Amino acid sequence: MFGLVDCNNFYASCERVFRPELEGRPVVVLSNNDGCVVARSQEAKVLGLKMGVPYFQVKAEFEQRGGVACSSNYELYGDMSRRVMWYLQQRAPAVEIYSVDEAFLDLHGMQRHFDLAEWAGDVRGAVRQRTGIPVCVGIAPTKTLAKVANRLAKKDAIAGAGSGVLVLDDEAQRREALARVAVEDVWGVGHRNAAKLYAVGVRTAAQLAGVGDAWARKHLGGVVGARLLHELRGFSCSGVVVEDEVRKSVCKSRSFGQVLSELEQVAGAVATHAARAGEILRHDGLAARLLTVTVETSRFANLPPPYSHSAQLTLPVATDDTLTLTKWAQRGLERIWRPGLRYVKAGVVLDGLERAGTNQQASLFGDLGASPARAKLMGALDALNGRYGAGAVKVAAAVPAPGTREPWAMRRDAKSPAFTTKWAELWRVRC
DNA sequence: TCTGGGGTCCTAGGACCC
DNA sequence: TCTGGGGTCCTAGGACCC
Repeated sequence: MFGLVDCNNFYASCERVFRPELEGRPVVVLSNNDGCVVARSQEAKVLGLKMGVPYFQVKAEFEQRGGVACSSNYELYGDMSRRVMWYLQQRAPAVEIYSVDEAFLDLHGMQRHFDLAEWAGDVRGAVRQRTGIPVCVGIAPTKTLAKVANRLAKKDAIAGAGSGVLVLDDEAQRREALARVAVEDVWGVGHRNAAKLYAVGVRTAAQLAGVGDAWARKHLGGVVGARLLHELRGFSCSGVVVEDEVRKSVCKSRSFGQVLSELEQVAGAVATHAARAGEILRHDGLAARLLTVTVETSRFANLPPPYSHSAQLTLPVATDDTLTLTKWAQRGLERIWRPGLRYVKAGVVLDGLERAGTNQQASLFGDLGASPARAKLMGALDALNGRYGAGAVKVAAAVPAPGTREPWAMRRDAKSPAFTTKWAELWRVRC
């Protein structure tokens, strides 16, 4: 059996742990630039706020009704997530940390020794007590069904009908559960495939489980669709993946705080991303062989039509050197740059990762940044930025014109303190 | 005026190689 | 007259996840 533990309204719950005055009030957490609503407390959901809605569209009414908006504070959420995951690892034989607020548990064989519902209820209570974060637990014979069980456990708990735990361990329960879930809410069915399914009359997870394999292969993404159907029928196609430290790519991208049209300004953002991505490579002991630069104009403007392009470059030698990465990133940017457009976002993706220092052939084309001196320079760069704060030392391309603020910097007007990770921002308790 | 960010996996055509 | 097949790499993009 597989368990899925999912934190309720995770970001909003994290804010509440350290700001108890938010208890009982509608709370939302906003994406970068205070753009969209990305998390909602139950009270905010009741008010009708939708996930992903641009905040400016709902701000006035929400605040008038007593709502509180928080800018996202990923440092806090990351630390709270580690606490929850650490505890789960103490309780289950194997844990796959699937996302910041979700984990799959490998529970194979445990039903011989425990009543799984009782065990899960105990874990749920302990997570709440130790971290302040409420969770729900779904348990079933496949990961996809565990997601279904979790969704229903949450739904029932909100309706005041369940314990926040649901175990699906026989055929009748499986059928009943699938009939209660809309097809677009199944893990692996996005809005594209949901539309296709509705067009042929498939509206529930139960109906989806009955679709023919050939049809699924043809219309639901080949093997991906076939696996999805198997899992819904109770045949597991994927296990719990514990060691997931081999990352396959690094992606750094951000919307700008304002529209940018000058090449040097966008180049500054790209250089910043390349540098940050390089830091992550060095931290993980990796080097990248492929570098992709992306730029976008607004998807929401009709005229001119949205422009979104990427350029992928194959580097002559895998590298983790910020100066080299920055140089190639600028080259990529020049390839996709169209003058006169209003850009809102840029990013850098590094792929083709390998362990740094392995397989690094000498190049015929001179300096490629792989010298010991450069490695030492990068070490000094990381040490300075670690000690004096991110961005204390930068490549020149990432430095804005004298006397100006970074034109690409984002807005974050309502961020809570880093309660658990910065001495200066610790929670204060008055005695 | 103001619409997120970081990932994974898969597909498919063309170039190129033997 | 008859003109292959298998493989990798590159590039771009689609779909999905939280």
